[in-house]
Amino acid sequence: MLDSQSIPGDSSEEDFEWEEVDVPQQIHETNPELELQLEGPAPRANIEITLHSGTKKDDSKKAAAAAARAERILRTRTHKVHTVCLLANARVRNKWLNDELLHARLLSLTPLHLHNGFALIHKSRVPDQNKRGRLFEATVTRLAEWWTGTFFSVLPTGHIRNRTFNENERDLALRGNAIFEDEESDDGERIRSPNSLMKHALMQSGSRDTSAQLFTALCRALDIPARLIVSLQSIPWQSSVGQSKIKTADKDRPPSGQKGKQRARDTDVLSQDSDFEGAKTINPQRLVPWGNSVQAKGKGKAQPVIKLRKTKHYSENRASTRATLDPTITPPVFWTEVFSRADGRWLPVDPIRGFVNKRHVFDPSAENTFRTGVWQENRMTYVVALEEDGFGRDVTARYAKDYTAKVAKVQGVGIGRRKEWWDSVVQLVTRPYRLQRDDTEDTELYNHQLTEGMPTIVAGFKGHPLYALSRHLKREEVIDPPVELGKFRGEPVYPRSSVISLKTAENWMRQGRMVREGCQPMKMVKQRAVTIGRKREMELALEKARTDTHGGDGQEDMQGLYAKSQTELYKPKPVIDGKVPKNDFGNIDLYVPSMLPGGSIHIPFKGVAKVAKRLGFDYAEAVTGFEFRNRRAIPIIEGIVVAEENEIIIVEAYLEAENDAEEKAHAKRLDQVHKRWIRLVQGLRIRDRLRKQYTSNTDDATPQHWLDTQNAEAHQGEQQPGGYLTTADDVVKPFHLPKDQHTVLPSSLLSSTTGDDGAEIDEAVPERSGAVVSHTHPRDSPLHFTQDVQMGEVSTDLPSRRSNAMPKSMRELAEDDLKRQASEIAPSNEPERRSRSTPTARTMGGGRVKALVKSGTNTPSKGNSSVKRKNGKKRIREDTDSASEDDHRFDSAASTRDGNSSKGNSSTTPGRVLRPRPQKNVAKLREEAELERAFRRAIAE
DNA sequence: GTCACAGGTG
DNA sequence: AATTTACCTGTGAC
Repeated sequence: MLDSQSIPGDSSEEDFEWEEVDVPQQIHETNPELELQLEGPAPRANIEITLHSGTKKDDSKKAAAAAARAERILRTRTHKVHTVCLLANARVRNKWLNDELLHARLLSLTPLHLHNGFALIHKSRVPDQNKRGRLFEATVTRLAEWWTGTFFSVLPTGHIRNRTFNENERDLALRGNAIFEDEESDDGERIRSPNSLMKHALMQSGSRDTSAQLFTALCRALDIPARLIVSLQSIPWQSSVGQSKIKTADKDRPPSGQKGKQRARDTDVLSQDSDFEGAKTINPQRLVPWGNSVQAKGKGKAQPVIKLRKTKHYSENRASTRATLDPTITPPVFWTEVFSRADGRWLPVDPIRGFVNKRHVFDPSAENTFRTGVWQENRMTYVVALEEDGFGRDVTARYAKDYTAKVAKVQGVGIGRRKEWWDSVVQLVTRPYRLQRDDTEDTELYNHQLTEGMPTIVAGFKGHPLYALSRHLKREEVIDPPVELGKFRGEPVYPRSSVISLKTAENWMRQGRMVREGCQPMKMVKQRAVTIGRKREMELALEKARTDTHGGDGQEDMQGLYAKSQTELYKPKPVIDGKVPKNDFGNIDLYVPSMLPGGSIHIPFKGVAKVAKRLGFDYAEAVTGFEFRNRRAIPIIEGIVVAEENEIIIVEAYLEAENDAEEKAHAKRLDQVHKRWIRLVQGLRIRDRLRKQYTSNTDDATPQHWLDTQNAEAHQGEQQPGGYLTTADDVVKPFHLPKDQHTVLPSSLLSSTTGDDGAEIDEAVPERSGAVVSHTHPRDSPLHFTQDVQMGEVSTDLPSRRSNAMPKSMRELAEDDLKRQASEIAPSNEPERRSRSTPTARTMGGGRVKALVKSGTNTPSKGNSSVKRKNGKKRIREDTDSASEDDHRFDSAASTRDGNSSKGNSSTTPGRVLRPRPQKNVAKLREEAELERAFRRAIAE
């Protein structure tokens, strides 16, 4: 079954191979109700399913594209999830940094003169604001110097590092389930709670990250507003980053040798850097498990192995990239911002390297000696500042070099919805109200972006908001006022604002603009055929050019592009005498509203064209655009354009027609419903009759016995031997009544005979199919079930409903109604019931039901067709004539339906159509009316 | 009820 | 940047 879905719907491919597939009979297992419907011989069918092996190239191409797409989505999701997780992690850390005990401990470890240093900075002592600011900065610097120099020693490992998607995937694959078990063996330092932080504080050592976090905590302890800054090292969504380099490195490097394994941690490092010279550009740690699964497996099981592996990473790390990876001299992932109250600014502090108020030292892209595009262990994409109150702000712009040129792009500006996503993430941690300092900070960050100089790499100019190089111009772009801002490696740099986009004359037309007379194209470009039609056209032209002038080709397939300034608004030809101007295709182009001709109006409804045509007005279908499917342009037509003066008439006619169509559809639906009811009733009648025969013919087959048989049959889903029953079930098969309903069959039903009149049958309807009596709204009730709903399904919910209210028999209902009518002239509950449906609907329903009842009465098996087909309206009318109150409803409906044509034919009521009434006595008609009403009530209940 | 035809649709 | 075929549905004639 699945296979059948995976077959491409393309019927043009014919080299199918056929395979026999055994279709399991799931339905029998899962749905006992449906099981009933499947009874009968051999539902087990062999379905043949095609699996075409297709043209392999195309297939593999498609598959590759699909795989690439899937991978891209996976990469993006991984990136997002990872980013959010890292942010969440940082927030937790940030919260822990508020721990009072931690503060106390840190303070107790801090020399008093540093405490005092901050306390001394006060307006009263240092009145000059600028001086205060400088003093604060100096004090912070001293604090940082003390922190790094004497207090906290940074371990070379344990800090967060960036990894590429591929690396991560590879590691995951190799580690399998072990991923959560061997955290200790990984290079992450475990901080489980503020206590862990305290431990490190007391030990005065830890990773670079921990150091920065503790420093932040210390600042807070010193009553300096301090933010924990984190540069989220999420797995990049780009696939290209670092891939190539790693691959080549893989080749170059044999699996790590014994030497590396046996190296003990403390023998270190600095002395052994020559062993793996070849892998300088990568972090070899990632490569260790590669082709060395034994080691990967073994780790985590035995302590020594872990140690060894860890050591090896470490040494290899150091060996290969010591210069750049030393955490004490490379840009951090965590750092601090302290708020200078005097300056009203946040000052960046890198406590490890001792930088204060130097925002440019945090971007690793410059520090990293790796070549661009190659994997970096620290990538600056999202920098978030987490404040004491737990809220965060995106401060990437402060730190990232070339933020506008580079980082904003990585963050996803202009790439799908990624930027939106990041904004939404930031929004999650943003303080719901803004502080003064937020505003000043934002303006500061914005200014950073503006004053950010020209990009330092060529790619930075691509899509740069301020600058542009001609090499990055798109095909249809041109630099109009060629004012040079400067040079970048010899290339002229232009302001972005000078870049203007051009369009072909045709495309301007699509925008409702015309190229002005005599304008020369700003640029000539080679024509590109998007659709096959255009391609054909081009080829034709080319062919012609070749045959005409033997050497004169080359220029033929060029087309001119024009700037907007060369165009003017297109003025369509006006409507004259109600005639709408049309194009070559008989339509009117209406790509923009301004293309609507004067004196005309756009009626954008689907199907108005037919109406306008019918009414004989001149019109043009409005082409509002094109849709492209398999390299083919299909005009999108939205309604029509007509002369203004015809609008009202057409719209009215359209609305009416729509109304009509709706009614018609409803009537049709009703008709179908009725047909089903007829079938049900007839089926029941036949069943009844046969049952009757059965019970009278055999003495020992009591009704009870019969019921038992039926139940057994239903349960087992197979036929019991027993002639009459089989026949009966065959006849009634489509309806499959619920099992338990037989238990409540009234005895009157069992005794009814074949020749009984309609009332008997009607009685059976609500009695046996419970759904009929359990709904109120005719339009939505199962009375109107659609083709795909089986009778059997309708009645499956019988038991539950039945338990609520035992439906009355048709006869009972009729009697009730009669009684009620006798007692009160206008039945009190009528209006309420009526109000729930449209007059038309109810009347139609009534009329048809009536017809059904009658046909059932007179000719049980074959009479229905005549009822259905032969002028239903007439039939309805004569029926409704007899039903006093329904009459009025119907009449109003009838008059609207027939429009003006039937007006004036009325005698008793306005709008009524008078028809000869068939010969019936009053009593009979009345009885019918009652029956109908009762039937409807039964439905409505 | 069946057939042919027209028109819409994906 | 302006197009095709198969299929379905509704309609009217018989």
